[in-house]
Amino acid sequence: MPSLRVVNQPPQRSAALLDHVWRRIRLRSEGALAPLGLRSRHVLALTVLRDRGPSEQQDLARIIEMDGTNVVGLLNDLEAGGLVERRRSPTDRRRHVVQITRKGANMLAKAEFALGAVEDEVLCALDRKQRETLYSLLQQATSAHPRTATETCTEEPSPGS
Amino acid sequence: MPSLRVVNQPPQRSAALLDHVWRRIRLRSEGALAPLGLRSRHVLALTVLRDRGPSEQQDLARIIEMDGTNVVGLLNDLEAGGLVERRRSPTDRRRHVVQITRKGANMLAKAEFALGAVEDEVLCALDRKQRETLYSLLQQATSAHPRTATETCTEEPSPGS
DNA sequence: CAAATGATTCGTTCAACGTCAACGACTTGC
DNA sequence: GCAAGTCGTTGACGTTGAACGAATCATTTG
Repeated sequence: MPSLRVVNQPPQRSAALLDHVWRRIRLRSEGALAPLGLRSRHVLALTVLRDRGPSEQQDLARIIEMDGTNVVGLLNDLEAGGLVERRRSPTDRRRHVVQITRKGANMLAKAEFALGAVEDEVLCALDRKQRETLYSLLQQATSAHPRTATETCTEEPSPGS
Repeated sequence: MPSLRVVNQPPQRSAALLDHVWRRIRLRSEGALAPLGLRSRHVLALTVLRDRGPSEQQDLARIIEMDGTNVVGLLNDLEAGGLVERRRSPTDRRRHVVQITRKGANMLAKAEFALGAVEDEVLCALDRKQRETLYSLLQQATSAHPRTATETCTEEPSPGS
């Protein structure tokens, strides 16, 4: 029963390891980002806005899975610094379309540079190629956002063929 | 100058993506672990104790980079549930050696099983092989712990030879 | 014996986050 | 055009996690 040979490996999950790495990064990144006047969630929001392009505010809230009211404050911070722009949607003037500004993109680049030292410290056991692999895996995982908040992932990740 | 050809890619860092994935996992994992009476940090501690074997309490605190006083409460929870054992170190009776119990290992397995559904939801864009790659990368990153809290990583990740 | 160390407990402080309630701007359905 | 619903915004409130300091006890070390 417990031995399905090769197929059945111990179900070790990445969640705990991810939590572990995240803790180590977070402790350091707060300090690294402080000189820029940013927090981790600011960088997260800027990253999403850079990678996805202009997004409606509630889409952004759904993607980063943050409460709408908190997104307001988050965007207030970013907009006060001129890092993002809020415009009204042309199709529905109730909505806001959020867009990263050139200044925001520059700031994000600075933040990523600052985070480089953090990653060098935390991910020191990984060589350059492994870090690129990690980045692309995370990129792929985060880029597949459910269209609705409750939608389960129906895409078959190509194991069939 | 700004173009070093192939070598110089935009310095996109994994930190923000890691933050992103972590948020999505955390929101769901708390709910998934609640029936077991566990929190994320409990699973983290159990994972470290399983992978490293019996560890001194301050080593554990250093590894998960958590304040010593908070580790006390964390271990109190785990010990109250019979998931870990605190014994006095034979060489220095001030120290505690923490060890995961059989019950703790079983509980950790249950927790990992419960987290499987969470990962299926969050990491749905990754196929099985990619998830294994992610796991091994995180494993490798977290297994290389600095011996002291301030020690920088001096190991060359095998690019040299 | 005196000093230092590890674990523990307690209390304080702070940031992040969720929730609820209310409001103005706007859209939609009737 | 009016009523109802939606989106963004603001504010207040409570919860949680976690860092920090101080005090205590047991133990080791000088």
